[in-house]
Amino acid sequence: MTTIKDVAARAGVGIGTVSRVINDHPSVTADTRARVKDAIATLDYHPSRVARALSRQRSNSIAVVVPFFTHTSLTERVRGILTGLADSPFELVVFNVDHGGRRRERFARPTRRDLADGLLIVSITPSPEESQRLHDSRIPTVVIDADTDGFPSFCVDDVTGGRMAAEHLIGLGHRRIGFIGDVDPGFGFTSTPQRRVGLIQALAAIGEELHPELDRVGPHGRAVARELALEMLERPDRPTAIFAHSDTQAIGVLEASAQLGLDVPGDLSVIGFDDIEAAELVGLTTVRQPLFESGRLAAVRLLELLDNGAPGESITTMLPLEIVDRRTTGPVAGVVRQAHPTDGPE
Amino acid sequence: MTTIKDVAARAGVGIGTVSRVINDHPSVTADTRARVKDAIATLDYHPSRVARALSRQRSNSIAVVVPFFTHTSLTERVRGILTGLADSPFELVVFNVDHGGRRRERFARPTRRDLADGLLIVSITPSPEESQRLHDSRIPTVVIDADTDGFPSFCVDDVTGGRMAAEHLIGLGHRRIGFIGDVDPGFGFTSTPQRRVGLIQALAAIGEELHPELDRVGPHGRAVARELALEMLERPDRPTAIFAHSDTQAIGVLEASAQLGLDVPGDLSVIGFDDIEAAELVGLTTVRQPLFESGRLAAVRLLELLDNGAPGESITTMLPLEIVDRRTTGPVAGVVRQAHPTDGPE
DNA sequence: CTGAAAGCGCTTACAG
DNA sequence: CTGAAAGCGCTTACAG
Repeated sequence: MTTIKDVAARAGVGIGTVSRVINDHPSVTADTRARVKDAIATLDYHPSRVARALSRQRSNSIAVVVPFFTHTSLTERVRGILTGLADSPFELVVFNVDHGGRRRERFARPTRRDLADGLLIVSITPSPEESQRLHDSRIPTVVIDADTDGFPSFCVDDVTGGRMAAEHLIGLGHRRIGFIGDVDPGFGFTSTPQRRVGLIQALAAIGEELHPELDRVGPHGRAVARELALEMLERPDRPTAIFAHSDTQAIGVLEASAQLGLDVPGDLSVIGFDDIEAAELVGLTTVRQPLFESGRLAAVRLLELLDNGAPGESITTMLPLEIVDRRTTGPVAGVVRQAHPTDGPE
Repeated sequence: MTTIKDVAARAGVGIGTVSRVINDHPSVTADTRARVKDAIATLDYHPSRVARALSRQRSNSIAVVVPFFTHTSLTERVRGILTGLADSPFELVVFNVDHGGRRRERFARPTRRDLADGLLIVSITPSPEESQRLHDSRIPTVVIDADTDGFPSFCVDDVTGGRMAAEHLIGLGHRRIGFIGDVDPGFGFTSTPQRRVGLIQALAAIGEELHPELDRVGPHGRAVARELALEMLERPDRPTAIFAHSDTQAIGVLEASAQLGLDVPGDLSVIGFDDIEAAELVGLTTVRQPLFESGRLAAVRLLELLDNGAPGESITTMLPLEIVDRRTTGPVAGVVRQAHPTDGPE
């Protein structure tokens, strides 16, 4: 392992000088600089990152805290983060928090200033104590997809998203709409309740409501969603449309429909959320949110904070939502689609 | 930032003693140990990882080098890695190598002993020089999904995989089989050529061959595969079956068929490779390889190497391949499926 | 059992 | 411009 000493010896200078040329410090003669660079090249020297980190009190790495296993959509966000960091000198270390039970130590490790210079938190809402700890640590932090006071964040308005999905369905004449959501595994996920609120608002606007028997939640996943949908669709008074909390769950609903011999969108309309790749593959109508962009923007923002050394204003950036109308939603059976959906019936 | 000094002062001991209780060194009185632990608790002290790393010459982190953007399947592998590392003290830092052009510096950074104690290389075949450099660095390394002499690795036999796909098709009576593969973006991917060899072997066994006009490659991705398939399927002498190098590409083929109004599997059989989640969603027949397991096993193996301090025997572990027979393959048109496919025709 | 000291490999005032 | 030295926060022989 060649160190700065070896280089200094070979170039016939002090280690301070070597350090200066490594760090492009201006006050070095062109001549000595050349000699040192030569030594570096022939010895194939690379400075130790940890020694540098200890000395500078900065590690040049940023940590991402992510419940990596829960949703496919998280991967897209991480991809975005990696892209945002691509041209920076920062490494990305990933802290996988795979279940709510690890709560206690969740922010203990990455919060250490020396492990990471900055923190990216994905989809997890810190508890008040955790939030306090994060603030106390003074480590620049950016939050993605979670509602957290006190940190810059990149989110989506889930209430609006829920309303958009509902209005799309209502515009097609649907009145009896089912909802299939997530159960929070302990991360403080808030999207399910919020999207439900949006749905209820939209329903209320036309004098309808979300019937309890059509409002079901379960652990996130395709299989569970399928079971939930099966129960809902086997009822004599089954819904004419289902809004699923995620594309993954919507696909479970599609499977349930197929199993029951229901035609989509003839007998049942289905709308999801996210627009993951699979949504396009199966032609799923969905509410698109910028997954990749959320990661990229957050990374870029964090880089700025790290640059200024600023604590980061607590600004929540709302990312745009968009209906992607594909093949799983259509007019309710027996109803002619309104020319102007907003006119509403009666 | 509270350091070991603060703790020592508060407990009224030397920093050496604090270090000993942190590291569970036996030679500390129960009494002093208690005092120190107390101080640690009240000060909420956490040792600096970088100081420890510098002192111990070990960082407790492992690096994964991965072309993160190319294939969906990579994500599954990273998930497996994270799982394999879950109960270890190691952090995972990801080195994203998104294009072949970054070749030069690809292994320069992670190869630094001080940045990572061990290395996981996913799907990239190092050049001879890179391989040499890796060896010289003496950093324990495990390779996933790449053919690299000199390192333990977890792979799949792509020739066999190609043959399995082909034999599945041949068993259904197909003779005129097309192939759609990847073009290596500079990472040294070898799976396309190898799977093609398997296909050719199986074809040869029945006196057939892979016709050049049915042998197409392009950059990995659904859209490209669709174009390639379109050209192939618009020929008057179109194939009755297509073997795609990956599920993603197979799905592109499916799209091309739909576009042309071809019934699958009535007019065309399609088989993919990998068994990513989307494969199940669209009912794609495919050759399944253990993506998640490859990552998990490699991580566990690396942990063992790190434990022994051993350089790691250069053993290649071949993971099992399996045909997952779903809905996109069927008997060739006009041919009755054989009761015993292996009997073969004539 | 425990403290003082050296050392890990850098960076950065401080002199000169 | 450049060298010697202190310091970053730990670990670990070495004495005692």
